[in-house]
Amino acid sequence: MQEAINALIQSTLSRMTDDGLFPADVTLSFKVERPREKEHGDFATNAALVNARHARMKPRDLAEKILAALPEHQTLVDRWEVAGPGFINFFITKSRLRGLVTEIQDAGETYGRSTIGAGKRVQVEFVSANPTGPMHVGHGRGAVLGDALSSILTAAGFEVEKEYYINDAGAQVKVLAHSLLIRYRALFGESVTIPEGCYPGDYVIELAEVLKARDGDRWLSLSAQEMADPPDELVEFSINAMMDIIKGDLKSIRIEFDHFFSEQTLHKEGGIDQAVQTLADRELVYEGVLEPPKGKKLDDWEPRPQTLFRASEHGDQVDRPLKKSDGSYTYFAADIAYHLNKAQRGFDRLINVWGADHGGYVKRVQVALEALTGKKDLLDVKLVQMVNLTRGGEPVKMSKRSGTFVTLREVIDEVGADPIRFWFLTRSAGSQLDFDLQLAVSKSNDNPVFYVQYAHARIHSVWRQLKERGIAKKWGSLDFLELDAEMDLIRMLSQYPENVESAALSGEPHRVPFYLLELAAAFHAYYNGHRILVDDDDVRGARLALIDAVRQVLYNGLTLLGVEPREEM
RNA sequence: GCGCGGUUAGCUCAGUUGGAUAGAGCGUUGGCCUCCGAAGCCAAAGGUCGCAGGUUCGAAUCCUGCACCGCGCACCA
Repeated sequence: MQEAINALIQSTLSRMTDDGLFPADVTLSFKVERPREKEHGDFATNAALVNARHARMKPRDLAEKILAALPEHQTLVDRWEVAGPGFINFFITKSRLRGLVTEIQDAGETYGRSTIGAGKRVQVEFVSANPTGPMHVGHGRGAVLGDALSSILTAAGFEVEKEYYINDAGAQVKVLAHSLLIRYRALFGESVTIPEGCYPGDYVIELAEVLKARDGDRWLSLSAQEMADPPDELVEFSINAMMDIIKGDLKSIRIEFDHFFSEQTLHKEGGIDQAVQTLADRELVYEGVLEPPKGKKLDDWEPRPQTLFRASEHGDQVDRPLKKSDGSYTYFAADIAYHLNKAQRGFDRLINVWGADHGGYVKRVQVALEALTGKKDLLDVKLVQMVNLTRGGEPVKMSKRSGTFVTLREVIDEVGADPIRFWFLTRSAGSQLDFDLQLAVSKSNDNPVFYVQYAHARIHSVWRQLKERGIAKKWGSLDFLELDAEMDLIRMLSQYPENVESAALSGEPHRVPFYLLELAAAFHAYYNGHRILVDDDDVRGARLALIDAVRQVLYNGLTLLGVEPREEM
């Protein structure tokens, strides 16, 4: 509908240009949008406002002229008018609106999908939590966001690959293996103390149990020295066992990845050497000493000669180290290599979902990637702000299981995946998020996921009612949809594809849950005000078709978000 | 000190990329079940869109400055 009106105005304007109303050399811009106020029609254009100066007329006068020049279009537009400072409002015919119900029913699960992505390849990297502990709630937000964004992009016609980057190279994974070995000894009855720097969480015991079950007492003879610097086999084991836990956490919140990428492979296969060499070839690498940051107190600062990347020449604040003073690569060097690797895999676009605490990292990676590939804006980073977890308003911080933050698993066990997913997605990534455990399980309007699921369940309840009464579930002629409330509901339905599309293009999944809340509200209002199962076969048949279309859109939207479209509450 | 994010109703948050009288939920007040699920609906009250300038037909939205809150700021990951 929107496209049709767009085309209508476009052709009218160009005809007016031919008639000499506008100078031939100016391009006439305008927008067709949905007015906020219902009284302003289904669509409105600002064509007269924007182009008034080209015609050297007052906006309203130009609007009248455009209106007069618009062709008859009675199947689509019922009436149009000039309003306000010079808007032209369009009112869609009832018959066109009714037709949408059938369109939705015919499209089924494909309603809301589009081809706007044109098959472009997008990689979304998210979670990428270190394999040294279970996922905590903060990871969960990024996880849900990345997952929903991927689904939305897919629905919009992009070809999406979801990837998890495993930081499995560095000292931290040795520490994990060390921690595991200590718990391992404890399993054999030894009394142990957990050394400073090791991971204290209870999950390490789970890992140790897996090792014991596999290898028995095989590792008991390791010396303290060997435990602190465990053999590769044990480090590998620790990482894999930890990743199994993380994958389990992800699964419990309905997330699966297409690909896991190991940082180790970059070290082993020379990817980092290559990336750094490429930068060096472009004369962006030098040996130097960084200045201490201003305004931040650093007691133990000492100048150190390092291999540096000239990030500051490309808009970063300072140059960034590629190698530590002992000559080994920094995490940053590996990350450059990783992103170069992504670029070489031929993606048209890269999206990273990162926690806000990594915000200071964005620029340097973008700068490095641009230096390596020559492509600007290849990498888009979505920063997800912090999650404040509360229970009944009181802050919840500690977890026995992880030793630090509350784990995602604990929260899922307590409230379930649906409330978490929906709640996390109903906030824009840029704002901090409060999540209350008590609220998440409440079955009321406080808890938006129930509100939407309830609307969906209510429709299924009508189906059940049909069965009970022995009435056939048959759609009737839509001509019997007459009420304003019914037209309003159809208008809501018509907006679903636009919302998916704009969520995809803007990278803002929260638009979809907000839309679903509005649709659910429109449905609840209709349902409360009007009976579906009336005696009149015609009216009943039409209304059944209407709510079936509503059901379909609720189903599609919830599924898109990874939230279960429940048929009963 | 610098960078990023935020500031909209008592609270939690949207605001269609610059449009018309700024919205929703909760909370408050008052209504609606002999009838398909009241886990719902209807109505009312509630606003200096952090502050001050600027850009233009038009600003919560864009620009500049300021204030406050969060995150980050040399070898960690």
